[in-house]
Amino acid sequence: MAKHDPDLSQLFHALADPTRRSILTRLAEEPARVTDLAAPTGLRLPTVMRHLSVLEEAGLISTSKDGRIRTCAVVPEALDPVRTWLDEQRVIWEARLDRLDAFVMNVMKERAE
Amino acid sequence: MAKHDPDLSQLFHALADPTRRSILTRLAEEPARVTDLAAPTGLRLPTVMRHLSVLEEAGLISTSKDGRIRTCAVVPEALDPVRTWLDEQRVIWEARLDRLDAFVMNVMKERAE
DNA sequence: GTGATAGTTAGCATTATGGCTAAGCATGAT
DNA sequence: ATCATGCTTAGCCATAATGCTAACTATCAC
Repeated sequence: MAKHDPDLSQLFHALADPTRRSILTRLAEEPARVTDLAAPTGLRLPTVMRHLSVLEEAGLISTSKDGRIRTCAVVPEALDPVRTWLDEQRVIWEARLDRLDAFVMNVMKERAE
Repeated sequence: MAKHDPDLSQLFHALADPTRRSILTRLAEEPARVTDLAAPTGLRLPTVMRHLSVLEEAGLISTSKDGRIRTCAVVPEALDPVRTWLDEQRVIWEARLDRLDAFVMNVMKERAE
């Protein structure tokens, strides 16, 4: 009931931080270097590095180093498990709504009798 | 780029815990009492209570007390901001893909000349 | 009223998170 | 060779998160 989607926890956790979400949004526009990502956050480099590694470990971004410059880019399909989970939730919920509907209809029918 | 959606952080954080997700999934089937929610988790009541208040503060569930029994139920529209954020990300990403596409097409056209 | 049941509150221990500084290590430019 | 740049590592601090136990309150059933 918990163990079989460890990455979902990791994903949600990575997304739970506004700084990380803003980095993601920025990277969705175009790949960027670590320093450029750090600038708008007002945070120090090591702090941003940590955010980046959280994002990378969650699979949300990929990075590569060329010379002394590390370039980061989003991994768009990384959000798929999140979407899938949300959709599953919706399906279950709607099934429940349907049952509720049926229940209400039943009650109304009984009342009418 | 961070302050104006505090609930998004709260939502993602609430969803980042497997126990809380399993509670949500269970509640999506049908409303339940605190004790019934606690049972399958193997956790103590106070611990589960804390998870429930995290979920409630994030707006993901609502609870009400009747006599000594507290009943919890999901709030389905609570996930909407999450969906919206995901969709926005996808839009930005796709715009970027389109630009990349245009770029590639351009290069190919130039080569052909 | 006694006792079981359902939840709540208080407080504690452990670990994780998010920020920092200081110092280190490559690489690129001169 | 020297220096600036860009990233990295190590280590510290404060706070928040997750679990627990123990004790307490409020209801319901007899």
